[in-house]
Formats: sequence, C-alpha cells, structure tokens
Amino acid sequence: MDIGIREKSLSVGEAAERVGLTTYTLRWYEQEGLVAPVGRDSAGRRRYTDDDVNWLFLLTRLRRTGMPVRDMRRYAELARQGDRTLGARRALFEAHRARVLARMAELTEDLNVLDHKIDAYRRAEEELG
Amino acid sequence: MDIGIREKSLSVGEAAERVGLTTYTLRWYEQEGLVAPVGRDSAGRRRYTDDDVNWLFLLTRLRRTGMPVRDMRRYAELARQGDRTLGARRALFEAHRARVLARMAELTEDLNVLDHKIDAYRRAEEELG
DNA sequence: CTTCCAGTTCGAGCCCGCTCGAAGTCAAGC
DNA sequence: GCTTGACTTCGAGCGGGCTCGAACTGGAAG
Repeated sequence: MDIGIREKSLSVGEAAERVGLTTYTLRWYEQEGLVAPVGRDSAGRRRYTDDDVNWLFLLTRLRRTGMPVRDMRRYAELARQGDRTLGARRALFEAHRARVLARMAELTEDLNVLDHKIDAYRRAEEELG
Repeated sequence: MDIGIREKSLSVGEAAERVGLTTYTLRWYEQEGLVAPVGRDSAGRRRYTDDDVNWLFLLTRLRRTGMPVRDMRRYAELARQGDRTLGARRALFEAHRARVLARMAELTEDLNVLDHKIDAYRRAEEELG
C-alpha cells in the first residue's frame, strides 16, 4: 500500500556507488541530459529510484562499449518521447551492437599481433640465452 | 637505373597514409618519444624506413587496444635500450595482452546487455502493433 | 625564374569526458 | 543549539590525444 516511507530510493552518493560512477558524474549526466531530472526530497536532494538506477546502469554499458556521450544524449531524448520512439531506439541499439562487434573483431586481430610479438620476444630471448 | 636512389623510404605524408595516422600525429609521436628520431634527407625532411613504418604500425595496434600513450613511450624507451630489455618488453606485452582479454570479456558481457535490450524493444514494439 | 607543393618548427587550441573548488543549505547526532 | 557531513549549484580546470595555424624552406615542374 506504500503508506509513506516505502521509499527505497537512493541518495546521489548511494546511487553513484551502485553504478560505479562518481557523484560528480551523476550530476553531470543529469545536466547533460543523459538522465531525466531526478526526483528530489523535501530538502532538494536527489532521490534515485530503481528505474533511475537501472537507466544509469544501462548508460554505463553504453559508455563502456564506446558510445559517445552525444549519442547517449540522443538516446535519452528518444526515451523521453515515449513508446513512439521504440523503433528508433531499437535501431540505435542495433547499429551500436554492430559497432561493438566490429570493435571486437578488431581487438581479436590486434591480439594476434600482440601474440606474434610476444612470440618473437620469446624466441629472441632464447637465442640470447 | 636507380643507381644509389635505392632509398625505398617514405615521406611523412606517405608514411602517414600507410599507417593510417595524420602527418601531425606522426610528428607528434616522434616529439613524444614514441618513435626514435626519424632519418632526414638533405633538405631536412623525414624519411621513414620500412622499420620505421613497421614500428608505427605496431604503435597503432597498441593504441587501438587501448594502451595509453605514456605506456607506449615507456615501451619505446625500452626498445631503444636494445636486447637487454627484451624480457621487460615481453612482460609489458603480456600484461597488455591480459588487459585486452579482460576488455574483450567485458565487451562480451556488455553485448549481452545490448541484446537483451534489443529483445525488449522488439517485444514492446510487437505489443504495440 | 616563378609558382607550387610538401615539407619544416613552434606554440596554441580543441574536443571529450569528466573532476573539482567554493560557497551555501539542511537534517541528524551529540 | 552546535557540529558534522552529505548534499546543493555554479563555473572553472584538467588530462589525454591529438589538431592546427603561422611562418618559413627547399626541390621540382612549367
């Protein structure tokens, strides 16, 4: 029945810890429009809901996979426009997914270069005692 | 008959094109100590040998795999000290290799998040006709 | 000879993604 | 009722990795 203190929301510090970002970054993300304005308590302090935290988590995955902040902002804008942008958001994810796959293929190749180099070093070391 | 002009070396522009960096970056890499001072022609223009180009190529792979410039510099310093640093260089590569593997594992996980999200969008779109 | 172009050096500037300092507010614990 | 400490806003600053403009030089083509 949620009578009163069934809040379960997090302060900026707690949210930051949960998602592995700093409080600075959380406020900055909000300011940059990556996060819709977060609810406040009576004293004006941010309260992060589960949904907010889940959204932040998703953002961290997008960032980690190399999505530029400007694209994340675009995505956030789409999300704020509701269901009618579902298709656009899916397209955005699919395009990003393809870039991540490409990136991984690249890394696999680069890893090969590293391995060959390591091998060359091993052989050279052997040769020199 | 190309008597003497068997140079086979590249100008900064040609080298840049070969390795996929700009001429600005090539000069900057040299200035930053990522590349040992490159040979010059009679007019003071840089001439990149095959070895130079191979070295640059290796640097691009290190960069692409996320090695910071400062580590590349350290590696370049080791390389300039000759054979006695072979072990250190191999260790550096092995450590980097491990980081790249970790990065790839992370990307694989993140890709999963993307896939689930794409799926969720698909289902939501279906639900809304 | 002149024009052109690719090169040279130097220091300044840029974009990105945070990161932080300052000054102030508020609620809780002693 | 005072202190503590986590919060607030604002604008400035930073580190990384280039990127560029300015002023100049030298070889080659017409």
